[in-house]
Amino acid sequence: MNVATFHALADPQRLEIVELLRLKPLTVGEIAAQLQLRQPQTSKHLRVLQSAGVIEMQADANRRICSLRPEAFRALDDWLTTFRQLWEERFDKLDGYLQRLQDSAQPPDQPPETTPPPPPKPGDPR
Amino acid sequence: MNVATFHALADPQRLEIVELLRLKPLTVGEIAAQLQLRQPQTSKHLRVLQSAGVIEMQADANRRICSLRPEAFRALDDWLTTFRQLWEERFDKLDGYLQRLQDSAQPPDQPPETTPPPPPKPGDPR
DNA sequence: AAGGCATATTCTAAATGTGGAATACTCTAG
DNA sequence: CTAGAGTATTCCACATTTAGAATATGCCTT
Repeated sequence: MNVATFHALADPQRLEIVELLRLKPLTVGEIAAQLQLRQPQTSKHLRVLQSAGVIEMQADANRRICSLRPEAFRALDDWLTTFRQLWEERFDKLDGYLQRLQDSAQPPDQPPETTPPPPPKPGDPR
Repeated sequence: MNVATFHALADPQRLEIVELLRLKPLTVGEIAAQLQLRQPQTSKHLRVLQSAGVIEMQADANRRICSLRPEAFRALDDWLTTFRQLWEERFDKLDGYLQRLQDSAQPPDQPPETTPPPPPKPGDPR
């Protein structure tokens, strides 16, 4: 996962910009107006978001239309997936269970069993 | 979505810590050793992660066992969900979610300036 | 070409974040 | 109580970031 993505989103105003663009693409001026930001500041924030690959800007005459880049959010989602077992362990196992069930049309010999043995004590010398 | 979460993850070493803890909870010293960090620096990074709610620390004698907080990642996932339409075709259950989100995302504390997205009106008196 | 609009860049000062080193705190063992 | 391990805090120097103001650049219309 790219740190730049998190850094780009780690600013209140940039986060607002992103959430605003979720609705639809906007020009720099529209973003500045909606969020009550000054134009130069808005441009700077957009540059950071663009460098991080969070948004892209398409030229239209003398304006720039800003829109979100799906890739950035997909990457975030993929990264999050590697943590998903933190809160979906049961579903994860169940999912695998159902997957194999569908695949072979035969229940595996090991039912979905929650196996959460507490962290083993790191030994106790002496 | 909380900016603090993004800020906490917007540092290379903190991101490494988080990805390390994905495997299993570790003590401060173990984290420092694995990532070749100095202990004070590690403590500082952990404090940021804890303040952001990304990790939690459980006291065990004079050591602290650090582990990821599922809530933080679930919140991230929920937030990401509001962008999921960017790259997914189907909006099954997502549809209602987005609807309510848009509905409550704009509190009526704005004067008659709430002109969201309609096309630019050609006629503009004054 | 001139004027006007939309956007980008530069400069500066203030604020914030980071690593290093030294040190303080806390718990356990004896 | 003393020693030591594990962790937290403080102070300082340095780099990065940010807002603001002024200004520059690019594009369209007349």
